[in-house]
Formats: sequence, structure tokens, C-alpha cells
Amino acid sequence: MTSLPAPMTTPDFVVLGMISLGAGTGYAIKKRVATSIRFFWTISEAQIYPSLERLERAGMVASRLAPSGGRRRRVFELTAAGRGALHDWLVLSEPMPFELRDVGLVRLFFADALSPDEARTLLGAVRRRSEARIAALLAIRPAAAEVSEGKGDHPLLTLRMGIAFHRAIIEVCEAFERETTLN
Amino acid sequence: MTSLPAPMTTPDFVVLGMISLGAGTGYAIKKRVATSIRFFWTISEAQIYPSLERLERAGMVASRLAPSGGRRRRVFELTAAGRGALHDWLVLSEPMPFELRDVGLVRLFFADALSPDEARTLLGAVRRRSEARIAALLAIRPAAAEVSEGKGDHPLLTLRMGIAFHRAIIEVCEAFERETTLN
DNA sequence: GAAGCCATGTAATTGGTTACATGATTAG
DNA sequence: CTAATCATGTAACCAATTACATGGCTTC
Repeated sequence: MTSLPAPMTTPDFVVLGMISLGAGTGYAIKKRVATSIRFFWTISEAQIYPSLERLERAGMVASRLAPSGGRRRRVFELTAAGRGALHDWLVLSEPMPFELRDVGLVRLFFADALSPDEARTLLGAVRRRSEARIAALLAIRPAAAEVSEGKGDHPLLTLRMGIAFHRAIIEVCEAFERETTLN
Repeated sequence: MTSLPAPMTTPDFVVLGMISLGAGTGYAIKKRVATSIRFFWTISEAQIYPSLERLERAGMVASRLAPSGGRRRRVFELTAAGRGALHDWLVLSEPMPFELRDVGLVRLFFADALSPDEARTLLGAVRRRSEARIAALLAIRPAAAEVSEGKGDHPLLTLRMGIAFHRAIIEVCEAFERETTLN
């Protein structure tokens, strides 16, 4: 119930959320992120472990030592307070920043400085990049389906969104390619 | 011709690219970014002015003092070396990181922890956010069209992409809403 | 017995933002 | 005359990443 000295940040809620999907180690959280939300949120070990510590001090998670053999191991699970805090954050009506940093689009924006041929090459690179991304998203689909066994399919929903917007990029690339080669 | 002591970063190429669209002040670069690429790349004054200085030392841009009244003013323009460096960067075959950070999708990912009603509210918020983004993109369309007068329409292309992928998100939202309210 | 994975953590650095400081000009 | 916009810069701070350090267990 104790509140954090500093207000909780988004990365804190990400680790809280990952633990809400099932108890696990810091390492497991990292792996879960890599097979789920990594396409719209990343987090590094150097954030996870300190965050876990803060969350425990705040009573949001509880840990127990569960060494496997001689290997140090700490398993975290959600507390009632943690569940409540996560819920409150999820329903919080607050602007949700959508931040994109894409050098591909930046280059494309300046592509009028290129010859038609070079510009077409660049466009192709952007298109293929999205194709590769879709392939990577399809590859993690099984993991997403597994995480939401029975109790909902929001992990699959976010996966669909990732696929949908890369498909949208591909379609615009193809349309533009047709338009420019036509004349 | 002198090369930068440190290798050029993406923000450096962004200011170089903005100058390639026409000479201007640091302040003008900031404004151009705000009415063009800000949806997939941001840059702050604290980056622009030092970057401009570095670019000039490297011979990529040249500045002349052009005070307007008693107001200090420095106008930068592209040099031949700058044009070459920009071109080389644009055709560079190198991975182009696409980085998205979206707390909206993060929340949606964890939305199985919510009641169906709460989850629907969250989904609506995500949808409306993309609708607002499309409106903002349509608002800067005139500025984008102006920038690429005659010599190409890549600025409009990147604008189309922004619109397309927010449309894709909206479509997935609507489809999911239908699916979940149906049963 | 080597490579790779499980696991936990810290230190140093980076890349970037916010806030500040300053001041002239123009539009209402 | 006041607010907004044009314009240039710096200092302090912060979030986050990379790299490092350590070590046991598992699989080939």
C-alpha cells in the first residue's frame, strides 16, 4: 500500500503488467517483452531489475528466492496492491503518447533530392522493411496466443495492429510505385 | 570537405535535409520540422543550433548574417559538399531503424485485466487518438504540398503513409469492436 | 569442453529534453 | 500596449542504452 517515493513511470507499469501475466524472474520479463510488445515498447535489463526493486518496496510485487540448483533466482509475483495499481493505470484517462522515430520515412521525405531510380530503390527498401516486420510479427503470434489463453485476446489485437499498419505502409509504397512508373 | 570529428548523426542529416529544401535560420528549421516530419521525427532547438555549428565547421553548410532590423539572424544554406553528403546518406544501404513507443498499444496489450466495458472504453480512446492524428496530418497537407512544388512529391508520400497507418489502426479497432460486441 | 542460455546486477555513457536567459519585431 | 512570433543560444537534468562483470546450468 505504501506509495512510491517517485511516481511510477511507464516502464514500471510495463514490468508490473508483465508480472500480472504470471509470476516470473526479471530475466523472464525481458524475454516476454521480446516476444510480445517489443514492436511498440522496449525495455532493457538495466531498467527491469531496479524497477522490480522499487515495485517491491512499494508493495506492488512480492519476491521469493527460488534458486535453480546453485543458480541465483528470484521469482516475482503480483500483490493485490499491484493488481489495483495496474488497473488504475489502464483506465486512467490521460493522453497516450504515440512516438514514432523512423529514419526510413525521414529519408523518403527528402527523396526528391534523389534521381527517380535512386528514389525507387529507397522506396523498395522501406517496403521490404515492413514486409520483414510483418514476418517477425507473424512469428511471435503463437507466443501471443499462448499468453492470452481463454481470458481474452488483447495481445492478439495489438499484434493485428502491428501487422495492419505495416501492411498499410506496403500498400502506399506499391501505389506510389505504380503512380511514378506509369507516366 | 573537412569531415566531422565525430560521425554525423541522424539529427544532423535532418537539419542538413531541411536546409536542402531552402536556405533559412535555425528557427525556420524548427518550424519546418513541426509542419512536416514531426510525426516520425522530432528535434529540439537545443539540438539544431549546435548541429548547425558542427555542419558549418565541416563545410556542409555556410552561414551569413542577415539581421532583420536590430534582431540577430543567421541564414544557412547548403554547400556542394553538404548536398553530396545528404545524397550519400539517402542512398546508403543500411538498416533503417523503425522505433515506435506507444503507451496506447501497451495498455491495450494488458487490457485483458480490465472488464469488457473498460476494455471497450480504452479501445475507443486508441481509435479516437488515431482519428485526431489523421486530422492533424490533413492540416499540414498544404505545407507539405508547398514544400515539394514541382520537383517531386515525396513529402506528400510520407504524409500519405502517416494517414494510411492511422487509418489501419482505426480499422482494426472497429473490427475488434464488432467482434467483441457481437457475441 | 565449448557454446549458448538462464540469471542478476552495476557503471559509464549517451542522446535528448526542459527550462532558462535574452531580446527585437509585428499584429491586434 | 500587450501578446505572439521571430530568433539564438546555454545549462541542467533525465531516461535509457551499452557495456561490463559474474557465474551456474544445459546441450551438443
